[in-house]
Amino acid sequence: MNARDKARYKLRAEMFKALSHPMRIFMLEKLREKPWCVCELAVEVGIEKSIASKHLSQLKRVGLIEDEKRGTLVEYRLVAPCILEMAECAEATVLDKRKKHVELLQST
Amino acid sequence: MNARDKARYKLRAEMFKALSHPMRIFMLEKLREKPWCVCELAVEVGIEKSIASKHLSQLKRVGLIEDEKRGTLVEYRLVAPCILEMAECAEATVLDKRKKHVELLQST
DNA sequence: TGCAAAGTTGCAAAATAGAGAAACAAGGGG
DNA sequence: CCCCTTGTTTCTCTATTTTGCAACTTTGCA
Repeated sequence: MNARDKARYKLRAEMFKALSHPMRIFMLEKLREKPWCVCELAVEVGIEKSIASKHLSQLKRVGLIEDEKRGTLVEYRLVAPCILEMAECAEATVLDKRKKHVELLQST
Repeated sequence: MNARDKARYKLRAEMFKALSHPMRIFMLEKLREKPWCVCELAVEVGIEKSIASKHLSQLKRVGLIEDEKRGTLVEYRLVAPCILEMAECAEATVLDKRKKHVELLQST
């Protein structure tokens, strides 16, 4: 594995790590509807605003969302909706595989 | 957020968590070429076979790969190549966004 | 039966991530 | 200028993850 590949795998891993928390998935789903400010989003998902801010900063760090200041509030919006389609696709794949696995077990 | 959505977000998060390590991404890339046994794959990626085994079990747990015993060795193979295509797509999207961001910064 | 190879599992240590509370920074309106 | 609202950051504690090593299991073969 050369340095270039190493960097690529690390980048992908970091992106997936940003996606590896239920709350962050939920927040991305909300951001799919419309841009939200931290405060409203925190209430919507039912957590402290400081925690919401931290989750959002992780998503922003890997480039999945962007922010824009509007006076005292910060509006976050989804950059790549395809990421969530990807999530659905992956979920479907895994669920389908699990289903087949169960069927296989039942048929024997 | 109802219980059903909660479970769905958790499932997706677990899948992404399985993808959130550079070594596991690398192993999936290798498995894209052909099925590998633990021993060979460990040598290929340059880690202890016990560690390779643990990484592989994480990928298997979420259904991304499958294993089959062949005598004393265990052959792992990729179940969902679309996951990796997905990873490339996502990477491209994020990189593209970052590139635009850089261009934007440079133009101002 | 004994041994070697291939994998898995258990354990302890180190590293990392997450939550909660409080402090801190930046605007906007009185 | 003062204060309130909005967000971010820091600190501490806890939980999870990763690693390296050793022990253990299973299988194939002499």
